[in-house]
Amino acid sequence: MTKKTTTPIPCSQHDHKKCKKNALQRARQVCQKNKVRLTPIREKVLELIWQSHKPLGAYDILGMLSTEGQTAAPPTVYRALDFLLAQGLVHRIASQNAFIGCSLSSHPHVSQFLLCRDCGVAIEIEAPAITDAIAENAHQYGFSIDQNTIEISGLCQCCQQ
Amino acid sequence: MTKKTTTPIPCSQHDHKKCKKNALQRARQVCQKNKVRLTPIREKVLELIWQSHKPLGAYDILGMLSTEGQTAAPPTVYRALDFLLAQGLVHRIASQNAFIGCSLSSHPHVSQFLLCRDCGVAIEIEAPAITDAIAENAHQYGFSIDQNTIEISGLCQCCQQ
DNA sequence: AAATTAATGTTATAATGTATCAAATTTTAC
DNA sequence: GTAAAATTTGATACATTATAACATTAATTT
Repeated sequence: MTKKTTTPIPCSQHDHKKCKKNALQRARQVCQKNKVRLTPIREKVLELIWQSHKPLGAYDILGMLSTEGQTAAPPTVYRALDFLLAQGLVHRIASQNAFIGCSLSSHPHVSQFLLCRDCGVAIEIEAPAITDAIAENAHQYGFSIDQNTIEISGLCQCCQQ
Repeated sequence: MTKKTTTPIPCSQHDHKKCKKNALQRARQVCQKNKVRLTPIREKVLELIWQSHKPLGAYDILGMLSTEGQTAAPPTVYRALDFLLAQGLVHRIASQNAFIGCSLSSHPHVSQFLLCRDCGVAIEIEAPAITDAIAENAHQYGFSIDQNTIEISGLCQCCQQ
């Protein structure tokens, strides 16, 4: 297997302003298509999540919301997150109790995460080989899959040097 | 791919008394080999975890410890869990904030979990096809793996009927 | 415009996990 | 065999993550 980079790795240089803008743009489209409302709070939470490619805790988001003049309580953030999760616009990183913006445009999808322990970046990938191997093994056990939590922790390419 | 059962599925009938006994036996061997102490508290926590194949929360364990006459505080349980995790005798199920006894004898190993949303059972599997697919994809991104969190939620065979 | 539904505000609390320091126990070294 | 060192446990307090419940406001429907 030759080494190749199929998507830009977020810890390397990339135009994050554009990256974020695209994400918000897509969010509007998805919500329009799904006939749900991307309210100011929801959009703001999504924007905060997209400030980086590092998963954010709910209370990190809460803190950012509060320092911006407004006052917010936990349910405000969790409700916005629940909405964004339901629309597939963010994902939960169970191993970190944190949330990350979805960087894949295909909806819905089954994805996996590479989590760098050094820089904290989460790289979302969609690897059919992984999905297929899981489906096949589940089938061997007669297990029917609802949802996958695939979180791979280690060191990203940038942080190995 | 033909359907086969490579290990007994814990939600089906199996001799759990023996299952548990074996686990505790192995734990003693592992600790002896690793030159660490399986103290009464640690063994008791492991035994409680092995009361079933359903992941237990730390506070579930704490409750069970306390009702048995003794009085215990959270650190007691978390310390025992940390120890058992370090020895590879239990695993953490991140998507449930819970802990399950390790049912594989090969140490150390990379395993995956099938989690039934109905009966709650966790089936630990060791699927090279999954591990390999993950390793290969990680390599494509120049990512070096420390640890995997592979949790597959759905319905086990028994609960589909 | 009134009624209905959806979204947000607010307070309180539940659930999960850790820091810290003291006491007891076990192991090591002499 | 005993003192010193290291490990384990006890105990209190607190930090972090998440939800329940109900009131209020805003948006949508009729």
